[in-house]
Amino acid sequence: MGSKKNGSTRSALRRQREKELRRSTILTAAEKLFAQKGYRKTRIEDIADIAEISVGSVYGHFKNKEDLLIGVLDDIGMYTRKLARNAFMEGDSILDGIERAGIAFFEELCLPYPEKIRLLFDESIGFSDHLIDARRNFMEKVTGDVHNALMQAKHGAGLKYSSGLSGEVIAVCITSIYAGLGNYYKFWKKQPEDTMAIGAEVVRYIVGGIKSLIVSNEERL
Amino acid sequence: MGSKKNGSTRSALRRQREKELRRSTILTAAEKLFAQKGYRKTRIEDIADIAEISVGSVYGHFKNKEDLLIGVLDDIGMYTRKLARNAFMEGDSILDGIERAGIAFFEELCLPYPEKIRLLFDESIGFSDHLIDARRNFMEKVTGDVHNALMQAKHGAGLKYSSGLSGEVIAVCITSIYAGLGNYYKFWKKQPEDTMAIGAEVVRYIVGGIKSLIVSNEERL
Amino acid sequence: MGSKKNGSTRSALRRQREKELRRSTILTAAEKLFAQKGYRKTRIEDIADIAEISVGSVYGHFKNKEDLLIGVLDDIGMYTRKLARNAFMEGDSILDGIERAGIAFFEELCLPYPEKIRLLFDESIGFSDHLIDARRNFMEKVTGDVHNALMQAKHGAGLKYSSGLSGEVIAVCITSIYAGLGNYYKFWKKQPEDTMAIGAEVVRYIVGGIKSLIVSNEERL
Amino acid sequence: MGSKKNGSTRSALRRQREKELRRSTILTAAEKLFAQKGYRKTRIEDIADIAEISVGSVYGHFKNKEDLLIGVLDDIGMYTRKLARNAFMEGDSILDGIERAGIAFFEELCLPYPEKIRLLFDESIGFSDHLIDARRNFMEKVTGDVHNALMQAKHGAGLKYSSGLSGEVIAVCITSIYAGLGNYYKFWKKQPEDTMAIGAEVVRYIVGGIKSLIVSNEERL
DNA sequence: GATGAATGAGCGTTCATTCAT
DNA sequence: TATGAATGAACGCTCATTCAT
Repeated sequence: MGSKKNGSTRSALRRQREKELRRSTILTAAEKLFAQKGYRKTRIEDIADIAEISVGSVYGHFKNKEDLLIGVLDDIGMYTRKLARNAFMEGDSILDGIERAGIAFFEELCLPYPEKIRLLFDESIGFSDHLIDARRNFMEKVTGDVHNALMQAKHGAGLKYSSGLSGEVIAVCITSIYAGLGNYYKFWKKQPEDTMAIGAEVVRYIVGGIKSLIVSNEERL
Repeated sequence: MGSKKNGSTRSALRRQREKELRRSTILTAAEKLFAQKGYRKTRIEDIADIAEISVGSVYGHFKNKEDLLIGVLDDIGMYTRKLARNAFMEGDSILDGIERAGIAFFEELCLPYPEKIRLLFDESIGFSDHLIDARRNFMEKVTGDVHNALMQAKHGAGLKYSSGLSGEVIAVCITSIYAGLGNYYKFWKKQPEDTMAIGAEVVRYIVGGIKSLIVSNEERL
Repeated sequence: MGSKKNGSTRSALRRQREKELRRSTILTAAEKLFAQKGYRKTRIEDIADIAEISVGSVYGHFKNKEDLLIGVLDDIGMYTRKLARNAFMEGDSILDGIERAGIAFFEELCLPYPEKIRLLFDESIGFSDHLIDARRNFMEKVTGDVHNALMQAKHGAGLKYSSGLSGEVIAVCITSIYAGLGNYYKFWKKQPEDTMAIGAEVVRYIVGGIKSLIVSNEERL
Repeated sequence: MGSKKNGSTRSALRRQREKELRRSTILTAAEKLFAQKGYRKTRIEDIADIAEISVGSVYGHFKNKEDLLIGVLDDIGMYTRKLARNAFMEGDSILDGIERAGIAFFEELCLPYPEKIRLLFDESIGFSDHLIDARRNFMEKVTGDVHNALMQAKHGAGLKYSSGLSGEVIAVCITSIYAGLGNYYKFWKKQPEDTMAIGAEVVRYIVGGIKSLIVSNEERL
């Protein structure tokens, strides 16, 4: 336990921290460019430039370009789920929670960073199994999130799917709608007040769809 | 009206016909490959091979690769709208028509050619204004289709949007859901009976969402 | 058999001829550079420069860099065997023919183009099976050449190997010695008269070795 | 002669020993990989991994990659010469000694470590003067070894070259043949008994060649 | 001296587009 | 108009070497 050992432990920790930081800097740069120009048009050199490191360094942290995309997708997916979960927890009822989650998703992701959403869906076509796995993984987790949200006996209101497939269908519909929103948002170029109204309408649509596929145990949601 | 002129008119017509045929052959080949391997991974040479013409010939019919994609999108869009329109016309009521349109869309496009749908949405990111226009054009027409379907006083049932944005929102939600279905369908790998059940659930979701955004003039849809 | 058909046949022939010519130009450039700088240090761009074509064109004629090396090796191998065969045919006896072949090989290949020899042996290590096959193919043919030369009952002098392996051993020894000569020639930097003397000594060595492994049917070679 | 000085001398010695050991560990790792994958395909990182040190440390012991190759060649050369010398010493006559040396070389080097031989010849093309010097140095020493072996009046049997160049020619032929054997051995894939027979044939070939270039003072070798 | 992350020049290969025939 | 060989810019990835710790 001499100062030497402490020192090396400390420097190892610092190294570790710096490595994590570097990795996250690269991911941020990649996310920005992938969203801006699309995966295929983004060059590793550009990512390195923005991250203010060398091309070789990128490859010290990520196996290859696709690995970078997977990292970006994982990050976005994690952030997205956390956002929705937090909003959901604040709801008074299940459907109120879902509404809040939808609104949060729309206002805190689709509006400020529409491209992030697109990345989760558009850019992962035609790639390796790893990438498909990353995407499937995200979808399964979201499906699980939605399922848990609907099924938990929160505030005494239990729900039931109208069929065994409804959970998946609802999850896919919700994510697809938001993906679509992310895609089209740039075409709308609406005034801010319209944007908010669109968000509200979309959430109503989503909740309306959900209601069609679930039945309340107590006939009251 | 000498034989000469007649002859040249005829041959001009024949040439015209052949040119159209050639163009359509190229488009079919491009559509197949774009759907199969994605736009960026498809090489002009491959398209030429399948169309059984030369690379140079492709450029005789289309300005560049992107122009080919626009042509493909236009074709798919036209086919899609026709499919939905025909199904819709057979419905007894507006919502019944929408349901039929959705089912037709799912069963006649998403199931047999899931990749075509993807093309309409996934592959058009990060391109020129022309391509964005093609896509916007498709979306606007679909929006119009949905609007017309809902608004027409067919069988005496007039509907009203709950807001001025509902038409667009509904159109975006529907197309997005089907795009999402196209994307994820391959991950499901379900049994055929499940597939059909999924289609039915999705349509219920869609119709449920629509109901949330419209009000009947006569309180009966 | 109109002029048109003749024309297209002719132009097809010309195209064919030009293509062959182009291929051979590329091979010549590649051979020069591979010999000069070694396979790995030679860049496709340099080959294209010397051949006065574009980089892409190289890939129109050869699948990849290794394919180019295989082509070069095949050419050199073919030339080498022809050279030795012709010299051998002029000999009065088998061993005289072998001596002539050795001298021709040394004077017409090792001296003017020592690097060509090296290419056959040195640069093919650590590559794909295709390349190894090309090399094995060359060795087997040379083994066959030597075998045929020794075994043919030319001028009534039949020979017999002292063992079933002698044919291969002799072929490997001869090719190895010449490969070694090619390798070391640049270190010698001898006067021309020495060079010739070295060639003669080497041939004596080779023939002496062969004599040790064969027995004459008539005790006279 | 205080304990301090002794101590520092001892520790200096220990450090010296450790340094040599480290250097030799690196060389062993490099030799293994160079032989296995070829010089150019071997990465410094791989060598460091096998030697269980860091990349930077390799550069503490060797100026650069080529310097490593030179070190490896020197080691192999030294080992090879020692091997041949020891075997030669056990012979009853000069040519018997040469035969023994050849057999030892074949059985103790070519068979167990064919790649080492290749390194001496194949991988040193297209490099700096230092490398060429290392190789020339090896060749000159082997030439000297052969010369000494043939010329020494061992057991009363003096020999004479048939020309002033014979010594070099013989040395080059012998080393070339063994280099060739190393190269081709993997293509033969013979049974062990064939392998031994090949070794014996090759030695006969070598000795036969030598006999052609030397004359006995007493007409008896 | 030892470490190992960072560097960046370098290269093989692809493919949309052009153009001589 | 059709052809298909030629073009060359573009980019992903490697790895010998350096250097701050």
